[in-house]
Amino acid sequence: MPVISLPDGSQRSYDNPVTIMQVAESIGPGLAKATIAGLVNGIAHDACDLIEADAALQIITSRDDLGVEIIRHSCAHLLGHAIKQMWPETRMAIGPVIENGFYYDVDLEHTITEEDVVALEKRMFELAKTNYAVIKRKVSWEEARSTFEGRGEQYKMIILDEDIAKDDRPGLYHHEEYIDMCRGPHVPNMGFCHHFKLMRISGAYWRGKSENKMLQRIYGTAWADKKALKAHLLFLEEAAKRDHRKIGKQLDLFHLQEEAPGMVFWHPKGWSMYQVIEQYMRGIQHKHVYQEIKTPMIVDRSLWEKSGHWDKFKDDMFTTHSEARDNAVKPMNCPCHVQVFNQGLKSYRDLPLRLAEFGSCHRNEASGALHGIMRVRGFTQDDAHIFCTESQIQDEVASFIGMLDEVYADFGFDDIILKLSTRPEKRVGSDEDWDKAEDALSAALNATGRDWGILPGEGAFYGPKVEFTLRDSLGRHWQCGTIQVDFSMPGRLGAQYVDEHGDRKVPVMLHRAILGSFERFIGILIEQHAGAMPVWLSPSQVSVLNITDAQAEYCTEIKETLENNGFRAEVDLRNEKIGFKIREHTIQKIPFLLVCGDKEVENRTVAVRTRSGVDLGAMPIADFVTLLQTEIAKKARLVTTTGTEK
RNA sequence: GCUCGCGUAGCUCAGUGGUAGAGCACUCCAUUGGUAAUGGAGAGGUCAUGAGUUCGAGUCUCAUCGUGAGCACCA
Repeated sequence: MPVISLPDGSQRSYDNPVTIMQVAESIGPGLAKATIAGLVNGIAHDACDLIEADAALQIITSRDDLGVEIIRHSCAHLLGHAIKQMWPETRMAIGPVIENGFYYDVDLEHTITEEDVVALEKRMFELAKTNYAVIKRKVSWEEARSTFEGRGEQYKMIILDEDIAKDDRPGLYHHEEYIDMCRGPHVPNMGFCHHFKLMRISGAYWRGKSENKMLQRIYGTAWADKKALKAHLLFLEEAAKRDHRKIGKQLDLFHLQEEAPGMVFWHPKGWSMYQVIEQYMRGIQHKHVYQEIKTPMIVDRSLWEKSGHWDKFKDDMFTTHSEARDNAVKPMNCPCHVQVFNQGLKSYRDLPLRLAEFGSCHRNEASGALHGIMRVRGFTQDDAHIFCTESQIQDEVASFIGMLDEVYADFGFDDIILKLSTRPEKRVGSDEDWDKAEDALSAALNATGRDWGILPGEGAFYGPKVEFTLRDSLGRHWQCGTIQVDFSMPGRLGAQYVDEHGDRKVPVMLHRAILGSFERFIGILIEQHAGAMPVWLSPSQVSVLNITDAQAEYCTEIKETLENNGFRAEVDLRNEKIGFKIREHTIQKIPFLLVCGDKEVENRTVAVRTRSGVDLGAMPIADFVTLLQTEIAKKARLVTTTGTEK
């Protein structure tokens, strides 16, 4: 006699055990039709599952996130159903749900082509259109094993052997003649799986291990309805339009070429942005009492052996040989910074000592890892190391977080995710040290008053760390900032200070970066703003355009006035129609266009147009200078002061 | 590094084994036009590189390099 409590607080009692679907039917036919699954006492179950005792039940429909997730999971099965019809010899590996969709890894001799994907998708639609019922059967481990053995599904057999207990009762989902094994839940029928699209094919290692066989992975996206699917595809188009590689070319910011894979050739406009950012960071660091240094790019191998990097990363380092020396091009700055610290005897009074460097590093990244200017072999970090005592860690971390918030806000990012990575299994340092460091980091995080998460065991071998991930205007995540406690390297490289009792102590070192690498951060900024950089970063801030030759001199004078006021200005005196020039400069995302015709010359004004097409009218040049100063002063902060940006 | 795809003019891209194409950009000529494209002409190519198949290769095969998606990696 189960009594079922529903989320609205009502209760229903039944004479016999009931399925979730039967409860839904007893509430109403509309709900029954929409029912995908149910949460019974908070645990996800198939709609066909029986409820035998009193329970709290929440019916899951496609309006719930869980409902959409189930739809995606069932779409993976649908893909399995279709692929086995087209290539019966396919051996199915795993088909999980991922963000916005699903994939299935399959082992198939035939290489799946793009045409095959089209055909596969078509077959999936045909199968889904029949709205066939998905039948779930709980079976013994042995029955599941023999079912898949009979079907030659060797990967399912491995999963059973290695991951599933012999006394478990795996769920077999029958999609007509196709059978898949899954924890579930799944949709009751294929009527829910009509809004999907196969996205791409790629390779993926079995079990994610590069020593294993590479399988073929088919990715798909799936949604509750047509509208949501369409919206997602539109989002992907938007993201593609913002691709920093495309915009970098269109706006003439940088290029890469075959002779230097993974190394950026910065063009004047891109380098202008880079320099604005570097100078800005220099100012911020100065304000927060960092001292800037510069250390060698090529350093004898012995230093990397001492620091421990040679052992672990020698294959990923660029090396050079000269006379009797084996050198490595530095892949990071910390060992060099310790060398600077080691010059001269340090006192506890010198701590905390903050050494910053715009450190040019090179790493021989795997060729397949390179990606535009986001993942490169030659890059520059906004790197710094703080030498301090254990008791100073918390304050240093707290003040670093403050500095980082300031920087991110200036770049227009105010949605930051904080995560603490704690001790991994393989680590150096005593448990006591780790306790202290993790406590200091979490205390500093708590002091922010913000939410933060924990990544257990994700810390570096030398210490715990906090990672800062920002969310961009499309909701994408980018991990940029980090602060890491290091118990290991100062000792390895002989860093010492004299404490208040005259004893020699090894300082703690904090590695930290805010932007990460300039290259990647600029890539993120380009995508964040779709190339329309905030005025303070824009390579060219103003273009002055004449209408006819008669205003050429006046335009040049305006341009010079702007440059004398410290702005980046261009003048376009070409013999072209004004509409044409406006089009070109707008496409180049110049924030402000100043149009000067006879009227403006006569009145000593400029007619101001923004790149978003807003006409601000004619104004004296002094007024425009003030307007520009205001825009630049606010940087990219999300406050509207003048209302001149969209 | 691995799997699959791609590489043609400065850019974006057509090109079915038989003479290398378009639009934009560039150069020149005309045009001096008031808020997203004035008209005309011209120039521009070792079809990524190397080997092979073929009477003949941008096109087919193989290798190399680069690149794209993903996997693995990311101090």
